Amino acid sequence: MFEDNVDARQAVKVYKALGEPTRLKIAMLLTEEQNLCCSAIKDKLESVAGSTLSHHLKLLTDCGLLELRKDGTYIFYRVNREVAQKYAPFLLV
Amino acid sequence: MFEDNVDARQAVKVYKALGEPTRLKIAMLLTEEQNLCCSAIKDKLESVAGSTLSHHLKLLTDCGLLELRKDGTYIFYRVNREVAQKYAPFLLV
DNA sequence: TTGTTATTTCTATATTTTTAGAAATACTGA
DNA sequence: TCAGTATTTCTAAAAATATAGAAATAACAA
Repeated sequence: MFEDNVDARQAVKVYKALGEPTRLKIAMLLTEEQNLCCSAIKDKLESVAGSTLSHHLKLLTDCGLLELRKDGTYIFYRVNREVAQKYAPFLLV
Repeated sequence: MFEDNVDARQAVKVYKALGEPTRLKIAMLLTEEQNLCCSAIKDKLESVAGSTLSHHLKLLTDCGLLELRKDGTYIFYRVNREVAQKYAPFLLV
């Protein structure tokens, strides 16, 4: 389905990523405060294993909603506002 | 999570509903052409059992994205544009 | 009433997703 | 080099979701 519709394919991925409470929470945290690293995000969540968080961040990044910047040992994540604006501007309110 | 945030709870439901290709397709079909009944939607999809379609329509309705109007044996579905506008205006483009 | 169409509910199975422990990788500083 | 922190990958188990057949419900028309 959507073989010819790049936007729809991305929409499915973005919505699948956001349709899970922990990931929506992560996206909302990063909308409030750009450039948090994994461990900072982990501290802001109730309780989640590092490996689980890593998995969530991967899904959010793979769909284009998050971008990352590596700085030494740290990886800072931020919301791609263009993607958020296009598919889920709810995040930006 | 989101105990105190009604919007975020609805957002998870809406995005979970839209994060599946058949359901996104249904939402897009209904944005193009309001007031299709189950069987009309079924005809427009590649191949899906009636019971499966019914399940998808229930999820889309339960999150508030679709509304229905019964007319005799038929049930007509349409997109709630306010909800779409709030969470997934991508649909309305 | 009977037959037909539209849709849902029940039930079970297959598939996907979530989760986290353990091990691996990567960077930094001593 | 070694120790410590940050993050990912591997693996497996638990939980959730998608799917459809069969039976049930509902409305209508003959």
